[in-house]
Amino acid sequence: MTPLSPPEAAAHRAALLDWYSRHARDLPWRRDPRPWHVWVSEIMCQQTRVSSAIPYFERFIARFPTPAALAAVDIEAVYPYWAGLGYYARARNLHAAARQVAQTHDGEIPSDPEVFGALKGVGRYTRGAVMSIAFGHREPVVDGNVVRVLCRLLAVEADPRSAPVQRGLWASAAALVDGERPGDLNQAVMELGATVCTPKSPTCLLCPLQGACVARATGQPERLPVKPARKAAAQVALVAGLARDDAGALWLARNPDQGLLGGQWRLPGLPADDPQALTALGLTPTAATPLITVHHAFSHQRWTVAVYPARGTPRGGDFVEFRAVPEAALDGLPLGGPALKALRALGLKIKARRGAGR
DNA sequence: AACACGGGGGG
DNA sequence: CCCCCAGTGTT
Repeated sequence: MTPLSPPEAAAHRAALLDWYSRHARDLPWRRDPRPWHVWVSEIMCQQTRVSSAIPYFERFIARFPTPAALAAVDIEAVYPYWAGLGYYARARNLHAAARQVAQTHDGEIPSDPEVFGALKGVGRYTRGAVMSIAFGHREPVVDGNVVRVLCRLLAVEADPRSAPVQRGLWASAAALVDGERPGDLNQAVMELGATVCTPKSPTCLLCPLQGACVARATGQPERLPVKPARKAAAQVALVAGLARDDAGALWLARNPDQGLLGGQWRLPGLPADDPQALTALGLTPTAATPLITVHHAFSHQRWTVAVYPARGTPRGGDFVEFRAVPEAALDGLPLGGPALKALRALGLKIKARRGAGR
């Protein structure tokens, strides 16, 4: 693709900044855009709608107001503030990065793009976002919104994931941001993609770039960007045991940090069709039919979990810890989606996604 | 280049 | 039910 030329970019920049100054949303991290706030917001917003991230951001910043505050705690203390947001590696990487900042940068978030970009969990997008928004550097960003806006503006018919289109998109974003108010410019393009140049029904009449947009001229802007076919999610059947200790507390298991639902708690279980498979975890099912069966869809797997009543003390499997948890203490625990769904369906009262110990 | 990695909101 | 979201790290 042919990237935006500097003169084109300058004209678009002016229109975008004017539009943004009138239509920017009031978001919590914009009220006090110190680097830590911007950084946390960018991590939370990865593959996550802004509206979903907002309550998590508020709780997280209240508990961890600085990188040092985050660096000072164990990762287990961080999970409750991330439980329900998904992509838990983000929390682990942010925690690790906060420790890098605390130890090797004296608690100061690096303002050098090269240095900041080397931190855990900081990729090309996050580097550009934090450097431009928090420090005013002319660093580009390309996220899903920018891809959509630029592919329509420039009528890009090729797969946006392909290397040549990626190069063109980043070059165009770099041309756009190479001027005044780089942070506002980057946010303007993203904001436009999120609120006007939307995937299904863009409201082109409200768009500051409508006169220049090639896809709009064709009459079918929603046709772009082209989306590659998606692979079907794998079906996975699991059995899980609902077992209690002598005091009536519920046995839970904690996932290893790596992998799906890393660090999160769940009912002890494993992939299987037969409840007898639970004996591998030290549990004996006490009924032939499940108490309940829950369905849970991830982007790449579809789980069907049959929950059986069981006795015994769980051990082994792929878990890093087992704990008998009184029902009243379930609120404070980072529970994975399937476990939360199952326990609620069984009548246990567990508060909505937390902010534990606030 | 392809895949793993969550969960929810909206068509 | 499917799509998509202020992406990154691994293979």
